Amino acid sequence: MSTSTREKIIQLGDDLLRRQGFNAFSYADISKPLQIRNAAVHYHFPSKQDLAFAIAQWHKDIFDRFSQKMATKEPKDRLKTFLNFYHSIHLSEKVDIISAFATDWYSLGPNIQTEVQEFTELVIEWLTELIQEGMDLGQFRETQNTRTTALRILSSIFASTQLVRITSDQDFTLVKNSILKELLN
Amino acid sequence: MSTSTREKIIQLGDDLLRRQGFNAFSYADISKPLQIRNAAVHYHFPSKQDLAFAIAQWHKDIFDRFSQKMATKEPKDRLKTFLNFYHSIHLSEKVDIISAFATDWYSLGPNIQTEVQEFTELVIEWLTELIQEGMDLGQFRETQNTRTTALRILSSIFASTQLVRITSDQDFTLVKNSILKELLN
DNA sequence: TTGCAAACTTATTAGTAAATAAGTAATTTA
DNA sequence: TAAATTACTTATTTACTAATAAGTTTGCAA
Repeated sequence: MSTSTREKIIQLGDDLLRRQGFNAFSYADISKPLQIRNAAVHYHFPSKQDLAFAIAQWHKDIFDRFSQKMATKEPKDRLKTFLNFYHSIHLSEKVDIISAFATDWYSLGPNIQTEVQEFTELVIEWLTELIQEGMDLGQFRETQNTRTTALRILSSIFASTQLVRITSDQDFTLVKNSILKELLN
Repeated sequence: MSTSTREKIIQLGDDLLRRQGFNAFSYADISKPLQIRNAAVHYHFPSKQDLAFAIAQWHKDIFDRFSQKMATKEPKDRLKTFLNFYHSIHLSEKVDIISAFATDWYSLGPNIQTEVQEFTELVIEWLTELIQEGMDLGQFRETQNTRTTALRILSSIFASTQLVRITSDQDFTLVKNSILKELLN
């Protein structure tokens, strides 16, 4: 299965968005590595906003597939997979997609903002349910508000992918282990 | 005491950096509101990197004064003031300065990166000491690793200032209260 | 009062940005 | 096999970017 040009543009765009930020990359940064002309990128995504929208949708799709694949696993393992996923992100000098969009929030059109909001709520709800399930099964320590717990886990790993740029990888590991330790019985 | 043009540029630059990101604002965005010419900004800060460096230094100074003023207060109150400070940030649609710099990390020259690293370490150490002191005084619950606790608090509020752009102000309040509740005896 | 430095302005440049129009080749469809 | 659609290319435009050179005003110091 060969990857289409459209798909390649989305993947490279996502990479640049999360490594440098929405306003820090140009169409040339996409066309050059793919060895196509600038206008070819515009053919697939007339405006940069269109590209951003496609990237947001792409992540929604990926997360859908991820959560379906994880559905059968037990909460503890689901959480570990989730945390490891974010650990791998920052090793490639990127931040997570939600932080990336949040950063450039006021550069984004309303349709993209809505898409990102829906995606974010999806992730928060997924985490909230995961925590509730883990508590019901006695795998996780009881917490008052599961959404708050979910938010704090999300916040921690999101910020960590950014903070390790400044401090060190070791700090990310500290945080990750602390989340697990605090939650697990 | 009237504010100098140099100071005004730094303050407006800081505002733009944290609201839109380093690559999303231009010298025109600074010169226009201040009703000066573009070149006047270049007079004070020849390059955009010079401006970013000045903003980093400015925050270091502010934090120095903040921590000196807080030195006499007890840990619990110091923490509350700290959290409220960050709560006020996101109400003005900005993110904290460390997250802002982290986002545009690869657009920054090495001298700025060093400055930001020093500033970040300063804040982490300040928080770590605060937690240790609070534990010693019996005001805070005992935790294994004070640096980890500091990192998690920092991560939570940093990410929250970004996340609330996407979700809601209510989510920030949830996180803030959760931090206090978790730590306080 | 003269001179000189600080704090600007006007004017310009070289480079890059997103975006679009018009043309072309290859593939698909009717 | 003719026509239309897809996936591009070349060429160009408009607008903005950071940055600099050269000139001007203003206030202070010798």
